[in-house]
Amino acid sequence: MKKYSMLGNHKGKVAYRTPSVFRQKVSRVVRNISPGRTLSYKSVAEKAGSPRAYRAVGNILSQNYDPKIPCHRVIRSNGSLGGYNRGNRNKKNILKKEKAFRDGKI
DNA sequence: ATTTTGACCATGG
DNA sequence: TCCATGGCCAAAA
Repeated sequence: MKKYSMLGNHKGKVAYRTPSVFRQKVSRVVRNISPGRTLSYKSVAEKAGSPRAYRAVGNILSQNYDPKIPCHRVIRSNGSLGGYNRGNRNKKNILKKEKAFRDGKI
């Protein structure tokens, strides 16, 4: 059996990770980003209560395969896209659909 | 227990 | 604008 909790899956991929409160907080924050809005990794860290853990936020989202968590709405604080599981092009397209882009910028 | 890694950030040249 | 540097934290190795 699985030792660890399942975070979610995507096309058969499954991420098993040790549970942690920080991970749960990050998940909650990202889940609450409404369509057409974005947050930076840093602001997610702030809202999650650990203002300096912005880098860890990226680590967590990189392991997210749960479609309920719109990790594409999290971008870098300088306005550039940041990474995405299925390629940055896809991330950009999704954000375009959600009209998070104004005049070619976020 | 210690070291390395990473979807980052701010600053400075 | 682009690149290098030092810093930051949690998770994985």
